[in-house]
Amino acid sequence: MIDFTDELRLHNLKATPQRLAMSDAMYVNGHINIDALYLIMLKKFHSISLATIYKNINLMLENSFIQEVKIPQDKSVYELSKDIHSHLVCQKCKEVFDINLELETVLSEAQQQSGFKICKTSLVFSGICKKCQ
Amino acid sequence: MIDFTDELRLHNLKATPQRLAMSDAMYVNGHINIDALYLIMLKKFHSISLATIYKNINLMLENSFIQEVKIPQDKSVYELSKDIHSHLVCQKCKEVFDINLELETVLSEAQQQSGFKICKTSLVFSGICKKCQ
DNA sequence: TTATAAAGGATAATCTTTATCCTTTGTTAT
DNA sequence: ATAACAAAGGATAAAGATTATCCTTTATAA
Ligand SMILES: [Mn+2]
Ligand SMILES: [Mn+2]
Ligand SMILES: [Zn+2]
Ligand SMILES: [Zn+2]
Repeated sequence: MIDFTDELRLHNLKATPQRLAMSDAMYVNGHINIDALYLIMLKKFHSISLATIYKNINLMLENSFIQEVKIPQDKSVYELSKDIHSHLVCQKCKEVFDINLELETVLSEAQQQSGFKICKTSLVFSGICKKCQ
Repeated sequence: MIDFTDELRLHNLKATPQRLAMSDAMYVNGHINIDALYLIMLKKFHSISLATIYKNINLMLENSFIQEVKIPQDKSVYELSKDIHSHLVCQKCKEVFDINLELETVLSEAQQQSGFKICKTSLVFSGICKKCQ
């Protein structure tokens, strides 16, 4: 059970017990959606308000402590900020995996073709994971 | 003003005036969200119900007549189904652009690393478009 | 034409997310 | 350690988004 007190403060977020537990849940689960997170939090905080979950998710996003990943035909999941990476989502078990891919070639090709100044890449593959096939 | 009657029927969708207008709106605008689509539809159908928009969007998605594109930190947009492609979204003017990119190298690398059977790729770049910079 | 399943409109119901208000608490400075 | 205070939590209302229901209308095929 890692202590996220300093990490939260680095992102200008008070280190409340609720936020520490949310951080831990994301650390343990990797990628988690609002409903699953709420269920986990209820085990530790019998009377936590769903509003607290939403308020903290939004503040953590604004302060870049966490990132949102939009999943095709499913709910968004959230994860602790880390080095830039891409995602794989299994259509069967719904699990989301990280993957590091070399995208510089594709990115510069996209900038060249379009004239865009690109500052963010969101790449999500959908399929069937190793266990599920 | 293209006639989408046959195209709708090919996807097992009755060609109603409302659906033809929705198809046309997506054809003309390229990528459009629910609210913008509703506003456009209201001009042609003074008393169209928002429920009709939702019901048709969902049926069109189920029958693969249209596709949903999830936009980071923004609402989803919808577009007529066409050849597989990637997207660029301008963070300033919010416009969404199509782009064709060679992703086979990245895709096979992802499959190899992860052991996934990948059947869908969703790639969205965010940045500033040519006009806005 | 006619028959009929499906679609549209109106509206209620059901999520989902945010706002409000008051109490509690984490943090900083004594 | 204590006090001060802005910020956070909980309860709940409000607002927003999406879906369900019910009845009328219509697109399609016989
Ligand atoms: Mn991730
Ligand atoms: Mn497109
Ligand atoms: Zn799986
Ligand atoms: Zn722009």
